[in-house]
Amino acid sequence: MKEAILDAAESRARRGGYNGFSFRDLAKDVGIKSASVHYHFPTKEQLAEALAHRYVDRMAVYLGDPTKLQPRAAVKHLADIFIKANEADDQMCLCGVFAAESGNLPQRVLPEVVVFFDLISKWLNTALRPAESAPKAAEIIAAFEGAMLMSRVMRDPAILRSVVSATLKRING
Amino acid sequence: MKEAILDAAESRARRGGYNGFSFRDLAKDVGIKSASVHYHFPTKEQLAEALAHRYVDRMAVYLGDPTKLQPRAAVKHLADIFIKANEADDQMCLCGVFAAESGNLPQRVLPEVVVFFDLISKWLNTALRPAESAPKAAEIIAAFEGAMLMSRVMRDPAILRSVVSATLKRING
DNA sequence: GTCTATAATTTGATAGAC
DNA sequence: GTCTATCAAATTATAGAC
Repeated sequence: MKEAILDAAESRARRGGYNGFSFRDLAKDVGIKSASVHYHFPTKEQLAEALAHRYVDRMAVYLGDPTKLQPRAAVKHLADIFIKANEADDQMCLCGVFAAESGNLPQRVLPEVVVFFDLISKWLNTALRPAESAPKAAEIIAAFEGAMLMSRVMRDPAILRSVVSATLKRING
Repeated sequence: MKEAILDAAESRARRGGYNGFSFRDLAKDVGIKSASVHYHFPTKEQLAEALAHRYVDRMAVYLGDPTKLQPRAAVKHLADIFIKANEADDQMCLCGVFAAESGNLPQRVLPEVVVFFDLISKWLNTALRPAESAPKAAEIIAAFEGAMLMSRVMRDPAILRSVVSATLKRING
């Protein structure tokens, strides 16, 4: 049930942000009452913290060992998970949404978001084996985050795909 | 006073999103009561609509005639306004934030956000005089939006500057 | 235009029964 | 673990005086 609540929260947060869902929304989604949601997550801040933490963990598992991928394959691997969520469910990256709302996010959530971007940045920089000509990891991640934003609001999946494709062309190997 | 309310709303929205501020917040910011804010903007939806609309208008004026700028100068011109807001006040692009929250935005606001991205896209594509090798406008805008997101949350203005710099290097002329 | 006062609803959260 | 019941606070919004 704890996982089901997080699933519902993630789905809603990735569409409408942290302030875009309530305990009652989640309760309805999973078929219990809001008081029962509080049993699993006493406060909304704790829920969001757990949400971001799980997101980071899942991403770390998905990414895997960066030394086992060629640069282009690594960028493609990262892009694929974003494309999938974007096209299947109109979802942004959870931490991208939280970053957009960062000025109004509870204290304990923000550090998790920072950890997320640190994780991907280091993973990508390892995979890219930083060369003179290679784009920096942050540039690639920024392009993907912005592209998810735009693809969804413009209702045009081609934007994200186009950004991914253009990024891949810039990678050697 | 109407403008002062919009100023306060924009400042708050660009930091914490649409659901991140209340009429009482704005009232305190401008030194009146929340009931008086409702006199100027009957509903929050109308306020947000006016906010996005003003943002689009201001951007159109700022951008000016795209045929009078060389491609690189145009991209730099667009980037400058984002860099300024990002570094001076930790602000995202208003429409970038709204796009991130799009799943929870009132109906009449979303179209304004779409208009914003259409406006910049067309302006940029005109300025770039689309060549075989030129990046598409959407790719550049996406990179900037994502970079603002990351710069702020990572507390590192260098990210946005680095993305802008890398983007400029890809432009001919 | 701004105020006081207040309505109506939503929200995060708690107490206690089962 | 989940429920009913409820609370306190916040939020959007309105009515009517000045």
